[in-house]
Amino acid sequence: MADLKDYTRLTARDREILKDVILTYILSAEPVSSRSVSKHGKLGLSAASIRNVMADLEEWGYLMQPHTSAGRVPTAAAYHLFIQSMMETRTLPVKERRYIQDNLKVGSADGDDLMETASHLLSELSSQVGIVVTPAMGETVLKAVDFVPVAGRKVLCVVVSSTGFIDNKVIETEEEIPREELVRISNYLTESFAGQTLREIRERLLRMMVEEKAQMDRVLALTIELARHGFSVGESPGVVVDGTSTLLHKPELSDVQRVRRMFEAFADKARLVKILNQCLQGGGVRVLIGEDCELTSELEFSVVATPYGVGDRPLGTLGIAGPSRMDYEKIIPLVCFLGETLSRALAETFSGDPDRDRR
Amino acid sequence: MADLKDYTRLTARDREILKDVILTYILSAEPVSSRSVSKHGKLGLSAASIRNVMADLEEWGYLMQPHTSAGRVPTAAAYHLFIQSMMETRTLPVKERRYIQDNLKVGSADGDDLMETASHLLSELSSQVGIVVTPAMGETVLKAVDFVPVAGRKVLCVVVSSTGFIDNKVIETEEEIPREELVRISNYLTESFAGQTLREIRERLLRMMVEEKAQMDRVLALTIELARHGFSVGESPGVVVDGTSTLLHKPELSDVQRVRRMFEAFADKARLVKILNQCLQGGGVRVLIGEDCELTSELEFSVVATPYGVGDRPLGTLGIAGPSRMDYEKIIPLVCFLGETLSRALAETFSGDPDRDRR
DNA sequence: GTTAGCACTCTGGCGGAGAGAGTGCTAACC
DNA sequence: GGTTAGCACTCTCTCCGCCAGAGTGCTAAC
Repeated sequence: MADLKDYTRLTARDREILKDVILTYILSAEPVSSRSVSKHGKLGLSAASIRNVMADLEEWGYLMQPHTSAGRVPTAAAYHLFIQSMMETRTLPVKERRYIQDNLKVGSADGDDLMETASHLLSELSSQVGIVVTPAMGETVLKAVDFVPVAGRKVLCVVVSSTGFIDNKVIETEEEIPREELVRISNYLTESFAGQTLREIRERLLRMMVEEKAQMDRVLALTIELARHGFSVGESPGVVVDGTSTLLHKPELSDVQRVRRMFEAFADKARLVKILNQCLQGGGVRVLIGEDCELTSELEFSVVATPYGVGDRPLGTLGIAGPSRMDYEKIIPLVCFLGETLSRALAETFSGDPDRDRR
Repeated sequence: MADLKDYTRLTARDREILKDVILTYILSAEPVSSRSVSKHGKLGLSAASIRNVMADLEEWGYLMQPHTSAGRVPTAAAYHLFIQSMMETRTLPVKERRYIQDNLKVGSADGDDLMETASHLLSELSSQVGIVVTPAMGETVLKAVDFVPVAGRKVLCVVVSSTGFIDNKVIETEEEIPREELVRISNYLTESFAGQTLREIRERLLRMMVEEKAQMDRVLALTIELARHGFSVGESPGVVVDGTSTLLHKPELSDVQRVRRMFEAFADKARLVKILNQCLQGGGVRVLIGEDCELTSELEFSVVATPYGVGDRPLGTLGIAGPSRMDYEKIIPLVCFLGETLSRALAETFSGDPDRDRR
């Protein structure tokens, strides 16, 4: 394959034909012939002329043939070009916007519910695999903490973040602590630490322990013990994957071998996080296609992802993954809108949000 | 196919040969020939003699041929017979017992963690799909309840069951309730209702509301409002499925069509619950093979399941599912042991359990 | 610059041949 | 009478050649 031709040097006709090939291929999943472009395209050229152009486009790296005498298939470069400068960025239909907003209502949902709903919406509306990278709990901002005695020395610790994430954790204390004392400790910790991230809190506690070691009374020692355990939650972000079974309907995955590699890829959460988080910087929707990264090229896959967060504080990424042949014109606005909606939902969750309608 | 021959009328040799066919088939996934039985079996008969017996076994409904001139494959009836009276019920190797016990330790895990771990263990140790039907929250026994103010009129309600299940729920109250009052209400509800199932509590609250409607003061009204919302949790049981991707390695699922039907079946949680709960009554391990039920016969599948619970109170079922050709000798003890271990873990969770070692 | 025409190439389906596996039956053997 | 060797038969699977169909590339004419 020759070097990629600078796309600005493509003539209007070249672009028109390339676009047609891409759109047709996205629909049909089969190599596109010159004849079909000639028939169905708008520029009334014969198949032979189209062929000339298509041969050029192949030479320039935008198309390829599975074999001689087959039609042509877009390359990753073609998709990139398409997305960057040929696509009509339709906005998402009102119906789908509504649907998303109705489902991502804050209501009585906690953060994890929202994550799952978002992942499911992504998958459902794109017919691809939906992926949401959830925030590492340690990076979330504390809203409230609460300790509940459950049995003997066991205490349930509930940590609530301002974005609606709730973490439960059972800890076992040195001695049995009476209920009233736990209440006092809960109040104290909530009042002192609300508004800071769990990581910051952990660090502050550590410093406190060192500095005040000498003059710590029993209650303070207890408090610190509880807090240390309670706040030591998930360093690493989680991943919510939904709709892997949509893959089984795609014609490009008709042999079990590929399906298997695919499923294995989606099971490797750590790797998914890494890839999705490439999209964290910069904001806006990013698209990885084929050769852009190790995983996607191995599997001939694409990833469309965008960060979400509260204010200018990024919390995670969400997006979809699937065979490179996907309806970018629809999916990009979808991912974009979902990112915005989820961000808004998280911001509202426990902000008091007085203007929300009563149910 | 003739009627199933009463299995007690099979001669020792018939049984020996049938057993050999089953064991070989479980290993190889390929129709078993008379020759291989003759060679590898212990009773030193020629292939021709074996053939005679195998023809009988086919006539009686224990074997079948995919086509003439293929070897033979066990039927569901054969598996049943095998399980019922030919299998050596090995106990689970100590190593695996240990592994299960180590992973199902109560420690700081809550009920849902245990469910997930159990499902994963089932899948991992059997190389089949692991399934756990979790208790409907309404059927669990209350250990403690706690309300935490999070923002404005929003209150987080935490319900803890004695078996370690924790349910979080955000509710929006009519008016803002001060923290101290929430604490008092939490204490009151925990003291009055601990030890009863959530369903019972809901019913009692309803009665209280009707009876005392007239003379209810503000606090009691608040309490009841909170309790009603807080205790109105999941009527229906959930399902935790793990290891569906192991299916992709099975030779019987080499075409995507079947894989798809399979995945669709495992996605239909309601149906799974229904099937698994057929195993609820009676206790002990139950095995459904092929024609035993609609789903398994459609997919040529088997289900090995057992109930778990605390005391004589069943809480749910757990088990594995996979192609009928599976290593029952190993899987049945596995499911059995996991049921026992999970039951024990749930019983210990918040019982105070003073004899457990410190971590 | 465009296009009709044609030779060329590659795929996919179909059918026949042949090997291989396994059976069922029969006749001989112990 | 049970057991087994031998053999014919059947069915699958694979390989191969053939052919139609689809699509291309090239050339020559418009």
